[in-house]
Amino acid sequence: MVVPQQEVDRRVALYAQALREGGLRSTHQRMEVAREIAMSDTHPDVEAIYRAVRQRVPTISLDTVYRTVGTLERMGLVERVPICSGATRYDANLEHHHHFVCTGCGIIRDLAGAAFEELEITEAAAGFGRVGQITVQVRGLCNECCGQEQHQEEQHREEPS
Amino acid sequence: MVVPQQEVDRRVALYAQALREGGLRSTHQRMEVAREIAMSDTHPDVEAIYRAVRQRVPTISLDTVYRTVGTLERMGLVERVPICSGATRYDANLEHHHHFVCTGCGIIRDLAGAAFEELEITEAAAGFGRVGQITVQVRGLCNECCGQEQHQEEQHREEPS
DNA sequence: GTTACTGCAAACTTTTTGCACGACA
DNA sequence: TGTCGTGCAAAAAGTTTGCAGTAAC
Repeated sequence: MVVPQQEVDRRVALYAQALREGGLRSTHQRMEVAREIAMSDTHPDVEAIYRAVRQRVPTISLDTVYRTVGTLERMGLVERVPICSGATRYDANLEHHHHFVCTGCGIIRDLAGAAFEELEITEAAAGFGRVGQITVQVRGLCNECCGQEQHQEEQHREEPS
Repeated sequence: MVVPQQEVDRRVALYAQALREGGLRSTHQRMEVAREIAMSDTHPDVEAIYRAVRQRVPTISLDTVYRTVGTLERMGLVERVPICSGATRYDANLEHHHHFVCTGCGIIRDLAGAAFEELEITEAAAGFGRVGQITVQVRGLCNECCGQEQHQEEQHREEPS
């Protein structure tokens, strides 16, 4: 939740405009779901968006959230995060960037990505087809999980099995 | 299915050995599932593995395939492919490599990946935690889908709506 | 006033789990 | 022969869809 308020407002205004231009209605529910994704930098899944939005719109249903993220995705206003499995997670950051994925807790952080062109890879890919976007996924253990791991090791030394 | 027979045999032998060393039994079903993943370079999902193995072991059940790929994954013998959504897909190629993902048909091809070190990204990631593997995902339209797109455009010119 | 959108419920897909029988070591 | 693995079935998790009432334009 550290996306600057100004950026959140900019994104929400963009969503409203895009919906209007697409001949769709900018309903209360749609705008709250859109705002929730725009506010978050933790790449929430549909369930997390649902829980958060329900604080403000208690009557919203899970399928409306599904339909709304589907609509936003189809309009190119949010993107899916390419991860291994589990629930689909969404990203409102449309600037070209990369991801740090924690293999422990699954948290995904954005890596502000400069344009990336590893020629060797791009050339190899060109053999398979027309190259679009190139994203880098860095897998590793986040600082929190590293801390927990050390903690457990210390406990292990104190009471060995 | 263009993995060289020699490489397939090497992988299957490795799986059998790893199972034995892990105190697990190398059953008929497990070996056939393992062989199927080893043979394929199209990153099959569980359903595809099931269909293929059933040709040879008609009595195998889908949940055995799930359990087997789970076992192989836990032992580090196969890996999940990091994609956006849909069914989980598996990869027997443990060499460090990258992926070309077609946004049209979803086919995933391996990019024989030289060691990749984009310092800028690695440094940014180091702030989030301990960096493990770095993979690049190239999204684009594969040659087949490019061809179909052109074909459709030509038809459009012939009979415009 | 239309028409699209929402909420409910039910279906569908993918994956996991409990249990009894069968097969591996 | 003992124990692990398999097949069956049912359940769980994630997602989609049909329908009738509701709200946006």
